[in-house]
Amino acid sequence: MGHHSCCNQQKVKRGLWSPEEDEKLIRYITTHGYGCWSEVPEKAGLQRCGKSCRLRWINYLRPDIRRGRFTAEEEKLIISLHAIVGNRWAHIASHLPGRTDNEIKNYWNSWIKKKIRKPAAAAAAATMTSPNNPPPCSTATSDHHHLPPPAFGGADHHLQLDTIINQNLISSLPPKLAGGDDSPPAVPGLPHHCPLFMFDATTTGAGGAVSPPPPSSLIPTHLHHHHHPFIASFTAAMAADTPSYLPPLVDGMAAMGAAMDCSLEDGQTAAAMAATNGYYQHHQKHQQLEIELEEEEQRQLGHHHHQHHHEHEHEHENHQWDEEEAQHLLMWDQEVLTSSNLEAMQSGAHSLLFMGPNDHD
DNA sequence: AACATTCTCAACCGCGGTGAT
DNA sequence: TATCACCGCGGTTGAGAATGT
Repeated sequence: MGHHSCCNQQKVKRGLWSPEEDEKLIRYITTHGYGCWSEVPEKAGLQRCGKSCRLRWINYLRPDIRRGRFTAEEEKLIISLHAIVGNRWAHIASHLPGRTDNEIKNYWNSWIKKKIRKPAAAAAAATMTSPNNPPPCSTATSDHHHLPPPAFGGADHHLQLDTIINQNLISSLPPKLAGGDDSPPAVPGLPHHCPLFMFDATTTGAGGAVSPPPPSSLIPTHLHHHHHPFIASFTAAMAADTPSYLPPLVDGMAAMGAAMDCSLEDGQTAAAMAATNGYYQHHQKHQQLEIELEEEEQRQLGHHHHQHHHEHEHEHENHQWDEEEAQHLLMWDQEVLTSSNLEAMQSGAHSLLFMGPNDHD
């Protein structure tokens, strides 16, 4: 290994930080802040480069750092966000207060490795080779562009990743979308295994800006008169020229574009579903409930909170995916979701989703 | 108990973006 | 406009811990 370009000086210490160094850095940052990292080592009396100090502070010493195992909710959020933005760890970390990009990246890599080793291969093979079950068109296809080949390289690994992540995503969808054993597919005509992209299509974009509606070509012609309530309400909204179906977050578009390219190449049906306020807001609401419950648990430690918890859960379930919330669902298939109209979407598309695995080891 | 293998995670490297000059 | 320094990010490494044989 070489040296940082920023620390050509000799006598720059490397490797693990000692408690004394930590103390020096903490003392300096808490009293002076960290305006210029390149000045920190000298002023703090450390034989380190500024880059190393910054890393140590951000990943370890920062007071608001949250340590310990990831919660199930955090896992879900990570997986969901990763499906959209790929390996943009800093972006993902920004949605997980107290967690660092490094931590999430490490977690993801170990999680994927663990999954790869699992005998999910059997299920994967069954899913992918059955003539009635064409290979999944994958949200995880974005990984083809983000995951480094050296780590999990090879087509087999990519296929496994697709399968693993698709299974997780689908298994975590609300029943109406996931299509349970006894329920029809989430979208008529789509196979159950086909992953769904979920976008927060709230009506205003970042900073309150109103983004333009998507091109009408985004709506599959054969779905214009479809009786599915989601489709019907969406097309109605579009006919009314409701502004801004897709608020701006272009991050997910790259991943989606990648997925589209793949699935089109494979000649599969590429279905993308943009689901919106509905599920994400539900998730937010649910998370708030979880937080409140945790606080309540800590206060009382009685058994009553279990009852409350279940009540909240039922409330959550009962309130899920009603018609009102479903009105922002968008969906399209390969006939209309192409590279060119993806570009059009990118001009005004923010996505934020929530999906996640039920698969916690 | 000893060794091998796997996992975890802190730290480093190099690159790209950005702002100052 | 070109150059430079700095910062932040994503990919990667490697030491130590944990687990398996």
